[in-house]
Amino acid sequence: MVRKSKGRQKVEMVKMPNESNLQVTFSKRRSGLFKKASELCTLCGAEVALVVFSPGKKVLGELEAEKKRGEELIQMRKASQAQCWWENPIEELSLPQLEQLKAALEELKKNVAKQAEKIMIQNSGPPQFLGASSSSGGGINLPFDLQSAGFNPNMMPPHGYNNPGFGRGFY
Amino acid sequence: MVRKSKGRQKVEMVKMPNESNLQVTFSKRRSGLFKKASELCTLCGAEVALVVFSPGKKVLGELEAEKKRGEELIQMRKASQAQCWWENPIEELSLPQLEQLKAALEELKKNVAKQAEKIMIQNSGPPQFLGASSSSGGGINLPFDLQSAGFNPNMMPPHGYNNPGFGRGFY
DNA sequence: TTCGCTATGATTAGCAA
DNA sequence: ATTGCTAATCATAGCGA
Repeated sequence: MVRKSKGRQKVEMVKMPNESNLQVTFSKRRSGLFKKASELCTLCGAEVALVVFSPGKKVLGELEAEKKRGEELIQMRKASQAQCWWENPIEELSLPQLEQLKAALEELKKNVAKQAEKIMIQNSGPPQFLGASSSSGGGINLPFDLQSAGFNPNMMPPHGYNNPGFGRGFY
Repeated sequence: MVRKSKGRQKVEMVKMPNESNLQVTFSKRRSGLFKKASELCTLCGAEVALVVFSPGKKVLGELEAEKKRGEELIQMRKASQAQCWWENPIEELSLPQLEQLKAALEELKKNVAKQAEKIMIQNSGPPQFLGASSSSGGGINLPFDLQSAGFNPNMMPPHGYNNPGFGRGFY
């Protein structure tokens, strides 16, 4: 009778050189690992969280999505920075940028002057009751301003809080 | 020669009844699990995250802190809710609460009237240039209002983004 | 890729210290 | 709580399909 297999052989604890062997071993050992984790849960009532990512170059869906998202955000940040070039120090602006900025400032000056003129005209007209419309517009949920009525609500500032929530079991 | 041990015996996959056995088994199997996870990393280049919580009633430091924090927040929410009783439906308020609310509303009415009077007095006085102070106060970083100057900055809304960052290795 | 097989290496239950 | 021992069970490398 011919020996079909030499049976399990010892393996050196280094990264496996053979790629296809590595894939098979990964698959088998991963399931073994999850089984062990599950058993630890059941036998001992421990709480275990386990995440395993495939070794291949082809990252898992979720991770890939995360990375993509990260790159998107970097792009967005760059774009928004490019659109806000005028926030940079004056010395770093190019000549066309400086010219554009100068034109914008002149336009702004005109607008400010116009607005001032408008307000002066309003003030010289017949007096109106502005208090009601301007002050009652502040609250949304409350029809009245409790602070000004002597209350001290002392509201809690919003406080971020995340519960990671490791459930019993393994993932 | 006397047998010192019956050797390894099969165990049922249910929670171990004997507490001290359970502790020993937990300790041994946990180290085994970590070893397996480590080996999966080394052999296959996989990325593994592993967290194990002790089964005992005495929770680990971090978890305990989290729970404490959670309870604190609940307390705080309760307290703030108690301080905002006037936000509850009218039918749910007690008599003293209703009386306090009535007094507060009367006080508020007086304040509103006073404020209206004040504004009317201002408007009837000598005209002042209010445009500069009111319109230039809008920006903090920008000394001028680019929107009104014809620019379209199109700023990105702030967008929360968390990178969990699973590192290579096991924990 | 995943499956079953089998011989063998690795893990661990039960004790004792 | 952790360590060492022993014998038995369990996990899996290597192979073939």
